[in-house]
Amino acid sequence: MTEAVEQRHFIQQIIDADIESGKWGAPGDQSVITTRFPPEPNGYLHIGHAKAIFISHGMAREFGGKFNLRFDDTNPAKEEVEFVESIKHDLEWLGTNWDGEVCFASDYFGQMYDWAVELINKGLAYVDESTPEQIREMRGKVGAAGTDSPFRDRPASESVDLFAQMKAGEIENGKMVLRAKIDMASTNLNMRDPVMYRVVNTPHHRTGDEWHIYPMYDWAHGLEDSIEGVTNSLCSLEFQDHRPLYDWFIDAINKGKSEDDAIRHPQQTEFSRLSISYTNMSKRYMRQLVEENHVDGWDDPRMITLASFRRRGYTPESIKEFVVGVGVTKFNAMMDFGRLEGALRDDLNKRTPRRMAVLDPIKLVITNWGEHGDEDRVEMMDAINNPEDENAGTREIPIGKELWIERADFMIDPPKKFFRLGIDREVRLRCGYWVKCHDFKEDAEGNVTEVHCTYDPNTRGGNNPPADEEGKVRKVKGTIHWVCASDCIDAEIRLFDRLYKTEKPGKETGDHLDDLNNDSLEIRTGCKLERTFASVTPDEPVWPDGVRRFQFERTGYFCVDKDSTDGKMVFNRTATLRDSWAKKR
RNA sequence: GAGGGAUUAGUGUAAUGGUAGCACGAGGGUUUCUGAUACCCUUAGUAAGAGUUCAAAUCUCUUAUCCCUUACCA
Repeated sequence: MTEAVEQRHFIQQIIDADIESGKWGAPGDQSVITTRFPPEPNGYLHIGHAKAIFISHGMAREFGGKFNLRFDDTNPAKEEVEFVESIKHDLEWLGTNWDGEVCFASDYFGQMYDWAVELINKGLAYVDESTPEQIREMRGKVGAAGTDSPFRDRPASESVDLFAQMKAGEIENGKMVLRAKIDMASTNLNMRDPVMYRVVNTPHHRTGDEWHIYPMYDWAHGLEDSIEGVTNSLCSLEFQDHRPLYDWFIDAINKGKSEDDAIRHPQQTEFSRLSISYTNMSKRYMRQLVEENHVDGWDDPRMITLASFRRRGYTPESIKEFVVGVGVTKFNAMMDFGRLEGALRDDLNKRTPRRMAVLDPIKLVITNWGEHGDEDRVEMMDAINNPEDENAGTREIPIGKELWIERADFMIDPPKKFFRLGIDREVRLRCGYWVKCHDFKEDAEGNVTEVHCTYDPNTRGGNNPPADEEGKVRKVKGTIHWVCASDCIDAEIRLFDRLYKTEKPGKETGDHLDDLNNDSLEIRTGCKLERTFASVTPDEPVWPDGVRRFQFERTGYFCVDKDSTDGKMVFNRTATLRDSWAKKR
């Protein structure tokens, strides 16, 4: 018997060691640990971002440290306030609230500028007047060294002057950049005199026209981290080659400074991104889907933005469960989309109230309902709200002579293992009565329109009838759901399938649109719902995010869509139930 | 043709020189007023090769495969 040891992932182990050695403060002090989520406000967050968020947020919370939300708004050409708001909303929805005020890279532009001037004066940076094409040319290629710019060794005073002109808006876009003086022969292309600042004469969504130069990611990011007191700058694997530059810039600022004046040197650590089968995390692809109307906006329930998952009815808890289940590694794993659905079902199964709804209705007529001249009689039945939660209670639902049942629950010529309705077959109406089929009607095309049954009054509530004289109890194999035809509401229900047909969209042809699933959306109208939906009842749980989620018995998990109006309810199918019957066939 | 990473059952992930374990999936079964859920059983793995060692998933070397890098984007 071995005792359970908590397994620590590699980032936790790094932080553990740093705390012990006192890298960031007093040895053993965990509260200094500071992480951040640094999105550029240029689009909507997707589930890949959720992984980065949960990791950084998780580390800060685990150690009792601090978690910052920082907008990396260093490129005014691509950024908008709209995205700032949606990103904040997404983080709140996920339950990963940030500490303190929201941070903006643009708040540090002044400090960064001063440091850049310091670098120039230390001979570590210079203004380059080469054209973008020339700079690209001089950078060289993989396997071949680059060449020095003719401006590389100009006097610092000249660079300082020109840099000031760039800042003042006296220089046109593309005419000059500030570059770090590192090594044009480095095997790491990022180190070949990277651009630190470029001229952008575009108003910024926060600073307006105060600035005409904007810092590049590599220059800005480490400084932002340092200014905020970030200890662990966690990012994805593609930034591994940028780490030497991240470190170089901090070291360059600290060069010649006393220990007291030196700025914090955060530790960048990289982990693998999330990939999920049948999806693509590329922002470019997503943008194309939206702009070319392959989907209905950024929150189309078939997309993988957090907004779309929210609209589809996914819970933040299930997304966290899934993402955390992937683990933190440096291996580029491909997660099965089914696993996300599994996490969702686990969560929803425990928490959703059960309801009955018929998606593809046909009529069931109970022919012996009015035997005593009371055909219009409507009885009220107790229906259990959630078998997984005994505190969820019951609700009353009506039952009468005519009901709606699912078309798929009747077969004219059923196979033996079909546990539903057919001539001479008996099933239980969930929380209703047992009914036995004796006839059916079909239209000119051969579509079944009505199923005729008799009911057994001894099975009220769906319970087993009393034993016969020999002590035998009659049993039924199947239970089907239903809705009372005289007392129900109509609704539109949207069924979603995966957006792409292939596991790796675009892998084969290079164009993800080739792999689009044209049947990913099915809109069902005229669906029949039990009347309890019409208004929010006391036995309906309140979800923190305001979404109304349900399980429709036997058909799946659904939520009320924002397109619902007073007169017409619209539901999204969040996920189906697992269906081993479908699999068998 | 360079540099940086990575590789453990079908998938994901542990084991940090000392018993290869867990979860999901899949297959089978039990229970069941959801063909759901729950429960039980089964399943299968260290990319290949060499070396060091009493002992290697773990250290070394070679090979293979995959990912990232050639923006005045982040």
